[in-house]
Amino acid sequence: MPASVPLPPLAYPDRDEITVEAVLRALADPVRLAMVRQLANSETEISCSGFEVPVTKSTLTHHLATLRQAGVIVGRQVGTTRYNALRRNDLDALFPGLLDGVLAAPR
Amino acid sequence: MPASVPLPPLAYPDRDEITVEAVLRALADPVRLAMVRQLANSETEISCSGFEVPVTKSTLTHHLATLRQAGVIVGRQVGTTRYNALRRNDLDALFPGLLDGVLAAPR
DNA sequence: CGGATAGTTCGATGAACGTCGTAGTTCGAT
DNA sequence: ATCGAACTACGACGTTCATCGAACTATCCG
Repeated sequence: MPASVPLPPLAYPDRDEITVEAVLRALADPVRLAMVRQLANSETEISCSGFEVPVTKSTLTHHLATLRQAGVIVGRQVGTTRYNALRRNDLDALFPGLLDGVLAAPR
Repeated sequence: MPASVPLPPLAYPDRDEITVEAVLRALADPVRLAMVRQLANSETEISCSGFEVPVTKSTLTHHLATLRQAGVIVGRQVGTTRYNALRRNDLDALFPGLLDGVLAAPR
């Protein structure tokens, strides 16, 4: 059995690697949009199990990965839990108004 | 053979029927995003055959229908050609900043 | 150590989507 | 009336994607 390797620290795109298309694709799913809304309305970060969405845990992990790879969220690992937060600064800098416009939507 | 019926006037969603999710899905495709960019950068409306995208005409029609049903564009019929334009007013009213944020994206 | 908790990974599956070609319809011009 | 131009509609095909359950890893706590 191979020696245990320290977890690959979970790659995030740099600000200049974030594309508007990936962000739009990430936001276009109802579950992920709900997650982003919860993050935007929350004072604190939200852990994987802290999201209120009607999917199983494995599906939730998949959505988190999609948002992460698109550059929409970052995760801070603490023990076994990962606290997620919106990359507001980066998104606002790259696409000013986009996130606010989405969040302003009545539905 | 049935008598020729005047073209069903091609239904568009009312402003209050436009959902942010449908708009995001519509914008999330590279071809459609290119079309929206061309519309935004154009002084005039653009006909179906006026878009510069690497797809066949039937595919283009499909993308136009997607944008239309999402409430992103309107079409004005003149003879056999349909001139398309962005629904800037409606989109800006519903999701202020969204469209500008997307169009401001370097890529 | 052993158990519980938090996430991830891995197929598998079914639905949605982008793409195309062909055929059809409407309209304008010859 | 016939032809061509501009789209639209339909059916088909392959890919991507959201979803799930089950197995797995890692961490924390008695």
